[in-house]
Amino acid sequence: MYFKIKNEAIEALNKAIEKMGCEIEGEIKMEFPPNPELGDLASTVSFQLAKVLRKGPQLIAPEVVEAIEVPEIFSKVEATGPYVNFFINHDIFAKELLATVDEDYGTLEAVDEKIVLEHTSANPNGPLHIGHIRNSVIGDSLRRVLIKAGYDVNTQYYVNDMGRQLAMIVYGMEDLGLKLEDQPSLKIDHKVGELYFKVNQMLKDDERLSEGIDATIKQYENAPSDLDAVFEGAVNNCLDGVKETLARMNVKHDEFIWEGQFVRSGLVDKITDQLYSIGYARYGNPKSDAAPDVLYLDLSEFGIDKELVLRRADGTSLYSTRDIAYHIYKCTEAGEDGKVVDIFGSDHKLAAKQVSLALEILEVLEPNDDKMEVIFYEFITLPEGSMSTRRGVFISVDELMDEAVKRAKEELLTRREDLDEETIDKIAEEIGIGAIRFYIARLSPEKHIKFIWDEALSFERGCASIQYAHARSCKLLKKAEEEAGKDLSSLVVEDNWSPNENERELVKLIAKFPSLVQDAADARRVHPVAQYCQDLASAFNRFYKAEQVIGSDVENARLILVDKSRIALKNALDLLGVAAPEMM
RNA sequence: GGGCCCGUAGCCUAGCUGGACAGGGCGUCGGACUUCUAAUCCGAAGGUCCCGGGUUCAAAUCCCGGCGGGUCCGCCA
Repeated sequence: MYFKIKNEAIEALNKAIEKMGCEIEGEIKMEFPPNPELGDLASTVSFQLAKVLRKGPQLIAPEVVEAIEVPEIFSKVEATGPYVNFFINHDIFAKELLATVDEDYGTLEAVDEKIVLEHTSANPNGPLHIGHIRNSVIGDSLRRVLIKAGYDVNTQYYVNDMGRQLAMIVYGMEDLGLKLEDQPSLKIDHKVGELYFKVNQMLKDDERLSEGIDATIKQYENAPSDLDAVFEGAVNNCLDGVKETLARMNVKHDEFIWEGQFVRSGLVDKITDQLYSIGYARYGNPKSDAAPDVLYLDLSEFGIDKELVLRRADGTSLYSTRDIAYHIYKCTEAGEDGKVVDIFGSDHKLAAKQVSLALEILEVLEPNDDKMEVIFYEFITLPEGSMSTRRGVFISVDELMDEAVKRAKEELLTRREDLDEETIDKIAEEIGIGAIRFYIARLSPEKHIKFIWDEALSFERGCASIQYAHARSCKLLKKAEEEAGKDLSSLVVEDNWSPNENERELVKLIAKFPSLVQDAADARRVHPVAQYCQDLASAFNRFYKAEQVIGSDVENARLILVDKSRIALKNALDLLGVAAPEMM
């Protein structure tokens, strides 16, 4: 609906410009005026025309208004300074808009473009901690936004089964006598993390152990061997725990791709050979001639002076080598018109650049290709410093969720003495998890986050107030059905309904939702969705407080408005992976 | 040392492809519960948009130079 009126405004502007005998370059853009007194849509064509007509935009705006034929959906068009402001005819607009909102509201037309989205991909050497979860929240929210915007999205978790970390865990179990079942935690991924921590401690005391780890890596890479099952078991153990955590956070992946497969399939050998024969990869040792030869990639002609080592002296591959192979795999999966989108911590910036350059050299990507997109986010750190699985310093996502749900339950118990334990627990879970997802999703990814418990788990005015607005709408609708005997599906807006200020604002926000989906998907940014949720909830609460619904003389119109608000709220929260409870 | 990111009221933050008085939220202060749930609403105070130059009719936004914080520059991932 918003797209429709926007297009009508643009069309009217184009005709007016033509009538004035002018032409402008590019498309006309519409924006939202800062307050309702200035209308509902604004155009900045005057600025564009100013160059052509060579006079001030504030002189041009009235001329445009003079020439324009006002479409029916608008009540008037006015010039304010250099702006051309469109005022919506709310009587017509509100009715038309509400008629377009169904349960699926906001879903855009399917686009013929596949997106392979990789996110989280934490090493299976311990539980997910609150640093990892930023990746998951951004990635999963983006997945939801892209699907809503009509893309065919395939979401992948890249499993680092071949890394040194994993080899350390396997070595610890096979050669150092450590056992998972001896670890104190209850959850399996936590046990893996504890074992990993111990191996690190032992390694610190006796550096000679690293030879054994090297041998373990080599043996696994030269599979098959007896060790394969141990590796797989260790990875799966950890992954089971991680998957449990992700499921509780409402994070979904379509596939788990093990990096080992790219070594086994020969793809890693193939690309290192190619890079060597093309000439960018060479044998030698960039550090010192005396050191043993490695295979390294020289990217100096692309302005990167740091060599990228592709193979260790013992011939084994590195994370980067396998990651190049994985990206080729993803590019193939995405197909010709598809995109590969990665969510990485900003510490991966150089690595990502190196991968994309390697892909250019291999002619998988064109120079400056936009097929591969990387979304970087800055770290979440603790007040005392950064987290580390290796040092055993981190707050796990499991702890965070438990604490969030516990706090939500305490709050709920003071409000709802009437509900049974099971219902309370269910709602507390939805509020607690929602608080975490919202806390992370609302910030733009390039902002550092210093983790403070009370900030992360604030229920006042945070996500809970949005969920509360949704619960209110449900309660009200239920009451209308049960006590007033209303059938929501067959309501018709009263002829005499002319939306007041509160109703207009609510209608306008509901109308914006599809364009929000479009913008968020285009920009690959999810935090505007969080702001939208808050704005919508706020508009709903204001309306709810000020206007009587049941029993008013425009009861049907208001019930419909409540119902459509409910849908918009629910669908917007869903983009963030936040549940919309029907009672709180 | 070099690259990249961030710096907006006491606190968190949006805006950053230049344009209408810099939007929200927390906290503070003052109001509103016999009404469809007050996890709500109404109102108020609070800003050198880090600093200094420059470009422009117009700069939080672009350019240059500083300052402060983060991060990368591993035969780790």
